[in-house]
Amino acid sequence: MDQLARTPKDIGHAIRRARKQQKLSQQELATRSGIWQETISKIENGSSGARLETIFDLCAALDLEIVIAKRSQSNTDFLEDTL
Amino acid sequence: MDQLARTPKDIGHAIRRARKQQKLSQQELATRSGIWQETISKIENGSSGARLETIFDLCAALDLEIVIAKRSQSNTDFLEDTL
DNA sequence: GCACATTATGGTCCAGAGATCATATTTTGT
DNA sequence: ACAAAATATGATCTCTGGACCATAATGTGC
Repeated sequence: MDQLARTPKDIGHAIRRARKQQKLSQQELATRSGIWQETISKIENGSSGARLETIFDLCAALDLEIVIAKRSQSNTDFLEDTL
Repeated sequence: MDQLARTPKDIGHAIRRARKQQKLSQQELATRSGIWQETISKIENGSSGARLETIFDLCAALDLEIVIAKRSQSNTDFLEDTL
């Protein structure tokens, strides 16, 4: 359920996933978050490194949180992208 | 032990914390991560939104990982910055 | 197949991140 | 208090993310 992210692409996937789970269109998310639909599209597709703030905005709008943890407590739940 | 981050400042704190725990200087972290000492200083002090990629680089060098999680499972371990 | 909604692409403009340099300030050991 | 190390500041330059516009491509229901 939690999603490990090592690259911008991973973040994009996590965001898309959450958005779809909440049945929001990019446009709706755009309105909620203040980030443009076009930008969301690019971020979800991992087209290169977004800014932290942008990600925080999107996460806030999607009720996601970002956690920084020490690595290696055997994280196996990685990269089973469903959508 | 895990650190919730809502703002770039939070990320900066988490990074500084981890770096100090590993007894690294900014300069050493800079060498490891490929991010300049000056830039690390700014990020640790939260002087505005870094890029995702930069954070990933720093996290990798510090053995930290970024996890995206659904909010609210009663996260109480927040904001007890020790350093 | 069509209309409509959704998502992606592509261009311009502006602001700011990060490289890189020098230098100032702070911290720390002795 | 001093020297040395560590951190911060600050300036310039380049590059790119994101706002913003239009439009293309794709998906989805009927």
